[in-house]
Amino acid sequence: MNEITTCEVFLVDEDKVKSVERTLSGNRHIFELTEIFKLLGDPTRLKILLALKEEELCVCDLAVLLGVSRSAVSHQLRLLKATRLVKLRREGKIAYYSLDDTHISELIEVAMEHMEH
Amino acid sequence: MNEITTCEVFLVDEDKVKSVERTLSGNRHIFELTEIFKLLGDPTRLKILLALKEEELCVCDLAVLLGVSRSAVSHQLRLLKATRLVKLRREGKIAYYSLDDTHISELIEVAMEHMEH
DNA sequence: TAATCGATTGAATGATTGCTCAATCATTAA
DNA sequence: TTAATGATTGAGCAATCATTCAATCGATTA
Repeated sequence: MNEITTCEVFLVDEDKVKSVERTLSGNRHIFELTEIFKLLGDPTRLKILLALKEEELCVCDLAVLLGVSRSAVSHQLRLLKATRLVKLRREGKIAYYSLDDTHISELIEVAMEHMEH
Repeated sequence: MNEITTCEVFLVDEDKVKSVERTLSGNRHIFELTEIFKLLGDPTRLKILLALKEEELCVCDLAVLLGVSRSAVSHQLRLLKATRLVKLRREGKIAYYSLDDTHISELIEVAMEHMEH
């Protein structure tokens, strides 16, 4: 009998754990949720999203705005595009990015409101 | 004249950038926001929070529930406690954890709702 | 007091990540 | 066609991170 079994048998409130277990296993979106939160959990990416929430902007605009290289911006935009958080409109040499997901915009707003309390 | 200056002078829509710049600089909570999102962006931590949203649980319960070691759970709880997302109630040898922030609970729910659409 | 047990902690480790640099692509202009 | 320019890409690097392992703490119990 190892430690975990001991703990499980004698200390866990089995009903509580079973109940929570059902809730967790019934939630198939946990991994996708963490992926979204992970994307929002980096200052560069969050600023990009906040900026695009205001205006459609090109890579160069964003780089100037955030004070990072265009390469860095491009790398992050690639991630955001892969998860359909931003979309791209090409006009000649210039790539204009904008938000492609109103949910994200709302999510950030909810988080910001809560932050200010 | 380097690349960035060139780009700034000839290609940026200066009004748009100035406007967005004001919005970004007016937002003092960006860093705190990313810290919160970063915490939610890990499966172990998100599952801990989802579980504690249902029930008050001890470290051992959580470890069994998530299938990770108690040490790993304890390390993550430490982070969540440091940012006041969870709180701790001691009863003898056992440490019972619960949510200490209703905002987080709401934030996760909003994110989950959006996820399902 | 000594042993037990849940929890915590610090060091070490392997994995991930965000950025830089250089090369390249794609489009426009000379 | 060549040069210039905005954007993209891949390799490499330093920093961060999540976990494991072992040692320890604190409270209960024998």
